[in-house]
Amino acid sequence: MSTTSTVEVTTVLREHIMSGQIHPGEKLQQQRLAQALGVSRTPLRTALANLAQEGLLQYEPNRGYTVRAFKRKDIIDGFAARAVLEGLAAATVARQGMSDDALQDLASLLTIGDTALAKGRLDPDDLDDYRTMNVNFHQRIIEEARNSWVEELVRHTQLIPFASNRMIVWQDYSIMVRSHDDHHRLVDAISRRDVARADYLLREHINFAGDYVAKCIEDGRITTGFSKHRRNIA
Amino acid sequence: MSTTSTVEVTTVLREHIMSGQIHPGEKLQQQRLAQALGVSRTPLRTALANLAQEGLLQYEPNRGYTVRAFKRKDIIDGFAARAVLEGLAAATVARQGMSDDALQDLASLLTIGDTALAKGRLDPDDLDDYRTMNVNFHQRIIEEARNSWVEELVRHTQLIPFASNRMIVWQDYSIMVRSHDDHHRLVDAISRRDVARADYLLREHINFAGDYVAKCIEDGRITTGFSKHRRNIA
DNA sequence: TACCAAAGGATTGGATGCAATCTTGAGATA
DNA sequence: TATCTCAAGATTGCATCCAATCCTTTGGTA
Repeated sequence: MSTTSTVEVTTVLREHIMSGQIHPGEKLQQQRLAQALGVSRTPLRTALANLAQEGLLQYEPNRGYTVRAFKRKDIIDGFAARAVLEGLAAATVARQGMSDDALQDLASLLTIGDTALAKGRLDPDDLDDYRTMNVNFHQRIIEEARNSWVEELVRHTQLIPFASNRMIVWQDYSIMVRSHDDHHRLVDAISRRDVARADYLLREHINFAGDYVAKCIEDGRITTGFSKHRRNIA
Repeated sequence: MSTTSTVEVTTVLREHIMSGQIHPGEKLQQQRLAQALGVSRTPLRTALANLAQEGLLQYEPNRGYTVRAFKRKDIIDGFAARAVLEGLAAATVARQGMSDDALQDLASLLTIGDTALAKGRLDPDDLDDYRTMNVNFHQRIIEEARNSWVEELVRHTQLIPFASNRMIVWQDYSIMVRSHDDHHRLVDAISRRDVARADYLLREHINFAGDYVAKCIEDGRITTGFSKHRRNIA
């Protein structure tokens, strides 16, 4: 396993920012951070530059890097962009037709979701399974579309602390059931090569998720780093 | 005007890559490049990291940076992604309603286009005006949507050598007339708050541009750096 | 001939020192 | 008191040096 300390530092820092261990708005001092991470300033500076380019940090020449504080609107807007991009992916897959591999993968992901929801109520033990399934489901469709830009751009929209697929989790059983039903319908639509329905099913699916997250922010169940409470995910 | 040599080097290198002065696939040697640019390897390496993050360079640990060679499909896919994103922007503006400023700006951009096309034939002297107008027109609509992600993601899709709005130019008068007619219809649709038509007018507008560029690549009028001829824009 | 191994040079990655810029705070002035 | 000035400390940016990794080439072996 050959890697460089720059990429390790980049990964670690990204994780710290995404999880909120480093707070939005915080200034990152190179000397201090480098020492804390056990490297010199050189690889750290490269990592900072990378994360700034990813949009997680803000950079001002001669003044250094600060953690970007996403506003509520940034998060909503991210979902809107993701919705049309993933809609494009679904439409593309429907038009091209799915490979057998993809169909099989999606079918087994659907089953995992069905199983997690089978109890008729929300069991916290099943949440991790469901969330992982959800991430993989969306990822699998994007991969199958084989549009490198959609892949890249969607990954980019996921780089928002507390708003990525990996962090967000439904907190209401009935919403999860409906959401997973969307997954079933989506696979059906794609299988039938129904481009239009595949497109709008996935767009609606993600737009609704955006509305839900917006509501959570409103209620204070999620904070973006700027609201007064300064709490993380409830 | 305070800036750092890192950002200057980044800008210069980006320009060199976008314009094809540095060829796709080419390996970038740090020592040599730094000397050529008159800086040390430190700011150069930061610039290289930035450009790699932007997608213009490919990086392999311990092996350095090479200029990314976009394949034909990458370019087509870029237009597909841009189409849905700009469609979202147009739809958003139509839904929100345009500010007076925006309406005025767009109207005067339309006039510039009308003027450039008024001769009834294609005058090379007017091409620059038209191209600039076209870039500003699209940019203005995106700005007016005020969705930071769309802005950012579209900028990203434009970072393809020879395929950005700034480089591409129609070479057929009748196509330009039709394309500019799209602009007129788009402003009309947005003014009437017709979300659906604004959306699909801009999508079609860009998808067609993508088809056109694809055809140009096919004909060898544009090369992506991988085709045998290794020519630039004709 | 084809393949493998090791040594030497070449290239990239990281640490350190110094210069340039910014920030802070004490003192002066209105 | 509020504001401005400027100097000292702090922080970032850049150049250089050394270490780690890669690449090439030469020689050997099956």
